[in-house]
Amino acid sequence: MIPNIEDVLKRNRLSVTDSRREILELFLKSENALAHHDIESGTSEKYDRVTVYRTLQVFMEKGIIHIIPTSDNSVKYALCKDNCEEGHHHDDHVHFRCISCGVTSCLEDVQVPLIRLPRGFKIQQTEVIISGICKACG
Amino acid sequence: MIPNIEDVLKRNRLSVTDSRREILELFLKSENALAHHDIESGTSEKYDRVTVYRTLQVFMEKGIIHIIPTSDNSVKYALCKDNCEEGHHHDDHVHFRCISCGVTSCLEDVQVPLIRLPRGFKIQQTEVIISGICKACG
DNA sequence: GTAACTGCAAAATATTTGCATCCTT
DNA sequence: AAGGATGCAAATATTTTGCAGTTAC
Repeated sequence: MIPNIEDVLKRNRLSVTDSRREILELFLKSENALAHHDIESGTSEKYDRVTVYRTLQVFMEKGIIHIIPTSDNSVKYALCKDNCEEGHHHDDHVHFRCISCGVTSCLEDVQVPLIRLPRGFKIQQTEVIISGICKACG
Repeated sequence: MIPNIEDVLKRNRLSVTDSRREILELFLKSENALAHHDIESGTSEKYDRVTVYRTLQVFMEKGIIHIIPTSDNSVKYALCKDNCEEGHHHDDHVHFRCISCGVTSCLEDVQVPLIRLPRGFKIQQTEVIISGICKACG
């Protein structure tokens, strides 16, 4: 079930504007992670590049979306499902990148494992990115 | 023990030039991952930005170094220890990024766990990046 | 000597900042 | 009405490409 877009914005104390509404909608509808470019070209209205940057930044700050680490110097964003539902941030799932179709997605059902580090390290967050061939391409 | 720099280059069928020698030396001496900027400013000679880009690219292709995925749109490179010793590429260790001092390093002793994905996915590589407080800062 | 490498110039791309105007509340 | 958001212009940063001169082998 897709949550009400305006509710999500209001819950995060963000004013409801066209760009925010439409960009958030894009994330809610998309199965996969989105690059800046996907967002610029994916909205019906053409929003300024700068607006997209600023919108993504605000969404990040509010915990509505998160960045997925990549090796290729690209930046991909994906919804924080947990956050959107409850306002808590638990980004504890695995990310998958298909080397065939290039799509990056969150595997919500796959938990990141607990990894023990040598004495002296304090773990704040563990990120796992698996690359390979996705279901669709396999 | 630091391997002979020229040997590493020759083993990878690269001609031995000042920039390659010095950039490789920087990696061999460094405990941590290096950003493009660290390399530009870390060499005694000032090599052209383009030369640094191209050197890093060649080292990547040969498997001498690898990129560490980051969330912050920066690019960090680190030595492939295994490769430099044997010519095989097994980048199966965990990466750690300290949120206090910003240093990123390879935890050679910590293996990435085997993660099972739902049927249909083919895993090629698993990357783990843990962020938190490092030994030195803790 | 030849193929490969480097440095310079410049293009292409990506990101950030300032400011005037417009929109949400 | 007031504060915040947007769009435009422009500054800054990052990466890539072409080419001529230089160097390794």
